[in-house]
Amino acid sequence: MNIFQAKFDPCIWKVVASIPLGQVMAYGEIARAAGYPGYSRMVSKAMGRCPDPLPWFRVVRSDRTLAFEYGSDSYREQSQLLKLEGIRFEGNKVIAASPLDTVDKMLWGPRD
DNA sequence: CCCTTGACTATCT
DNA sequence: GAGATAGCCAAGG
Repeated sequence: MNIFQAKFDPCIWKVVASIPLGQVMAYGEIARAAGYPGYSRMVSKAMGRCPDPLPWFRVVRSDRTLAFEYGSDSYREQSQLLKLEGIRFEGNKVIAASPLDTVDKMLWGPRD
């Protein structure tokens, strides 16, 4: 087994599992929260290998778009799961607060 | 050892 | 705001 991912992967999965329902986190944010700033691409690898019932669908890009190709099976699956969490979409971008964001951002919405 | 590849990001046009 | 570019870092050929 690779030494790196033996330590890295569980650390990343732990952070992903801690993402509150209805919220999302970017790869870079997760890497930073796990103590590996700059390892966004390694996070993506760790995600592709997660066998656990992890809320992987709460992981999006830093610009809030989904990492999968638009229209692909994985894309539709993820967007579906996110909608079940009450998360709305703005075109291809999700509208959800990051756990690191302030409450102010959560209060923002199309509804007045 | 060199080059390519990724569920990525920040920056510039 | 969309596309191109350059960093990023480990893994694999």
